[in-house]
Amino acid sequence: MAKVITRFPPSPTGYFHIGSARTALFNYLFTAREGGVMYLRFEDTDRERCKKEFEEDIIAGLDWLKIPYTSAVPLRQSERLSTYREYLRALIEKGAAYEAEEAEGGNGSTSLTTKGRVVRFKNPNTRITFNDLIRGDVSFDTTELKDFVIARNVDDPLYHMAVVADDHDMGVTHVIRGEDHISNTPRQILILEALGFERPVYAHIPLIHAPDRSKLSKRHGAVSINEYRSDGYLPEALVNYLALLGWTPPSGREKMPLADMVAEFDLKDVHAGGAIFDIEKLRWLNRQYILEMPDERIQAEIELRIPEKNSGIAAKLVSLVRERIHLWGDIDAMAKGGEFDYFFSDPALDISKVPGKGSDAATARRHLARLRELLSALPSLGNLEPEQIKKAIWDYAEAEGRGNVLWPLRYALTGKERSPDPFTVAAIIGRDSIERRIETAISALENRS
RNA sequence: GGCCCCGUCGUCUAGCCCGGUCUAGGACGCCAGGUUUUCAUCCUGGAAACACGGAUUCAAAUUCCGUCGGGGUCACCA
Repeated sequence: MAKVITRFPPSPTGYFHIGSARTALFNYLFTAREGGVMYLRFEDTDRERCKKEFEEDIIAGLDWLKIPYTSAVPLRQSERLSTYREYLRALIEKGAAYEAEEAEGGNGSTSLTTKGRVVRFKNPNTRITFNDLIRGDVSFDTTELKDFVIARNVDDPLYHMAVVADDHDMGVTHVIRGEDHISNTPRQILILEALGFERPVYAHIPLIHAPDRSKLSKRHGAVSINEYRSDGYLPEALVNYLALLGWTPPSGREKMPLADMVAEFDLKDVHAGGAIFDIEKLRWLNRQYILEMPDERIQAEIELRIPEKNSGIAAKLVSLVRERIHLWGDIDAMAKGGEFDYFFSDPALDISKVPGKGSDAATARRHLARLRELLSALPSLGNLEPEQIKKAIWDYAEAEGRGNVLWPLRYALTGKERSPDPFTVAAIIGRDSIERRIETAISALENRS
C-alpha cells in the first residue's frame, strides 16, 4: 500500500484559528497512525490578503501545540506560479478550459482589478460522486457550477487550480479538511480528472460551532490559539480537547496524551455532525493536566505571576495553588483578588469577624490565647509543616468545637472570610507572623471589650 | 432560496452498521448531601435526551419515507 501523504494548507489571511488547529490535528493523527507524512503549505494565491505575520503565527501555533508537520518545498503557492501556468495551458489545449473576456452572468461584477482574460473551466455538466471517509457517498450535480473561473489569467491561478496542482504534485493521498470545503470537492475533482490525475481520498470533518450554533467568532470569546496560550491553557490540554470535539476513541478515554490518540485514531470514529465548543470542559481538562504537572512547573508559574518576586515563597504555595486553579491565568486572578496578600503582610482585621458565627469575643479571645500557648511549644527550628501545626492544636479544637477555635485562628491569620485552612497558612507565614497576628487579634478583642 | 451535510441529556458523547441485553451508559456543567470550621479540592446522590409523524416488524434510539430543525456553500476569497 502506498505511503499516506496528507496536507495542512492554511491560507495565511488571519491568526491561527482554533478550527484550523483542529483540522491540522486530525490530519496529523491520521497521518501519524498510518506512518505517513503531513505537509504544511501556505495557500497564498490571494496576495492581497496574505501576510507574513500570519504565516509566522500559524507556525508558532503548530509548534506550541506540538503538532508535528513537514514543510512543503516550496512552502508557498506563490512560489509555484510557473507550474500552475503549465497546467492551465494543458487544460486550455485540451479544451477543458478557455480564456474568457468578461464576467459571466451579470452580477455586476465589473471587477476593476482584472487585467487580461480570466480562465474558465469548461463544465461537462455531469454528476460527481465521491466517497467521503466520514459521511459516505456524497453526490453533486455540477451543472449549477457553470463554467467556473480557475484563474484570474493564465499567470494568476485561483484556489481550486492551485490546490489540485499541489495535491497532485505532492502526491497527496488523503484530503482531510473542514466540512466547509465539501462543496469545493466536485470542482476540484472536475479539474483533476481533466488533467488525468488520480483522486485522493476525501474526509470532511465537522465544524466547531459557538454555543448558539453559529460560526465560532471573536464575539463568543477566544478563537485565536494565541489567546488560549496567553490565558494560560496548556497546549496538551487544548489539543486533547480539540481531538475530543468530533472524535471518540474506541477506548472511550477522555484525557489522553497525543501519542495515545495517535494509537487509537481512525477516521471512521470521527463524527459527522458539528460540535459546540464548550469552554467549561476545556477548563476542566486543563485542570486535569495541571493536577499532574511537576511542582517546579507550578512554582515557576507562581513566581511569574505574583507581585512579590523572589520572595522565596512560591515553593510553599505550590499545592495550595494547584488545588485552586484551572489554568495559569487563574493565578493572576487570585493575585488580583488579594488572595496572596496575607502571605506577605499582616492583614487588617475586622474585629467583629474574629469570633465567627455562633461565638463571641470573649470566647474567641480565650481560644486565641490558648492557641498561642500551644503553638509556642512547637520546635523553634526548621520549617513548619501544616501537619505539625494541626497536631499541636487539634485535640484542643476538637474539645472546644472546631469551628469556634479554628475560625478565629484562620481569620486572625488571614483577615479573610475565605482562605486556605489555618494550618496551611500558618506553616507558610512562619512562627513570628503567627505569633504576631494572634497577638494583634487578642489585643484588638481586649480593646473592644 | 438552490444544492450538500447533519439531528441521543444544557454541552461533548456511547449505543445505530449486525433491530430485542436501553426502565438509553459515561463525561463537563448544574443541584443536594458528606469529609479536618470558611474557600478550594475530594466523595456520594440527583435532575436532565432518543426532534416530530408515518411505514416495516412479534419487537425500532437502532431500518425506510416524510416533516421540522440546525449547519455548510453558492466570488476574478480560500
